[in-house]
Amino acid sequence: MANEKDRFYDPFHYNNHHDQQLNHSSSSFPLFFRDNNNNSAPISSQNFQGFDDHNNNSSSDHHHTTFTDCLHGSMDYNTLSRVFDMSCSSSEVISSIDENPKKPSAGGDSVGVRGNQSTPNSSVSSSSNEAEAIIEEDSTKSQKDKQPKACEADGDEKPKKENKPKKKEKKPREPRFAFLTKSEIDHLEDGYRWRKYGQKAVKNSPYPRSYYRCTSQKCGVKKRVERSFQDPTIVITTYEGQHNHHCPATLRGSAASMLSSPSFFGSSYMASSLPQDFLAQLVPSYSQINDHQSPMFHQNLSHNLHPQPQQQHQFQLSHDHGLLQDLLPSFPGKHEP
DNA sequence: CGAGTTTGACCGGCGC
DNA sequence: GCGCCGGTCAAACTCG
Repeated sequence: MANEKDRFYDPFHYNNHHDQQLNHSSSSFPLFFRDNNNNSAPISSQNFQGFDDHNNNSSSDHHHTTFTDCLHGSMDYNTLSRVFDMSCSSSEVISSIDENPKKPSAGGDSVGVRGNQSTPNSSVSSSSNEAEAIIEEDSTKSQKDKQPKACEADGDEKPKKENKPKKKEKKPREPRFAFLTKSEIDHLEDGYRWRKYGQKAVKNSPYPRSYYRCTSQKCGVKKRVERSFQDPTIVITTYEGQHNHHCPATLRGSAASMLSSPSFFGSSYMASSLPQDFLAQLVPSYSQINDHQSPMFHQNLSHNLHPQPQQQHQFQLSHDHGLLQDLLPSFPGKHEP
């Protein structure tokens, strides 16, 4: 790990072309700290910058600003980071990253958008409506899912893709949230059933990325699972979309358990300040908690707070700026060649 | 036998 | 225009 610090690391494929896209103001990467007091807060570049400071003086000083303001249908990253400026006080971190693979798109467009995020006409201000921007603009890829490859000009050969519709209207891309989880298990149980539909080698990483789709019929939720090659103990799970159905499976030890556990979203801090919709959006199974309020579920969750040997969900970033920088290439101070 | 996984091929976007 | 790369498809395969 340490020996790899100098290498450029790109867990989300924000490679050389994209390293600047996490830039603060318009970043749509809500990252969540989790501190020693079980307080959670989003990580932002700004937070990163003041990370040490926060550690020094604000571990228990919580601004109980509600999330509602900043999350009213949007993900203003600045606001989020402002709101949680104080909570980045600790060592244990769980991150949620609204991922967006491509498009550095000069001009600091919102980051969570693949494809045409930089649409100039967008009615969405990139700096204040991240989520909306994603929903409205980030659509170039998912359209392929169901109506793939519109054999544009001459859709003749290619036995495989013959009856593909011609023009695909752009379907809004769902917001994405990536969670960094320390676990030896790649595919962390989250209560939903997933079908793997692909696996790809990841550039600059020895670890492949797996693609999963929710097996529920009309549920188009996808997730990607990959392992950080910088820190192989970290699993990066990226959710895209929201489930439109109830959780079919019993939650067992899992990332979702952790992610949706009272101690994560329902921590003393988060529980009081985060809109449940938002939480449910971040982690689908969070809604399960609220829907069912199952004591058993909570039991399981709390059980998972003491991970089994194989699963350890919280990873320690402590003050390791290097690791943060490695995980998030655009983290301030991270300047690859 | 159905559901899920594996894996090579394919497609589209993007940078050069 | 070409090549790279992420994402997806789908046939073949595995498993229960």
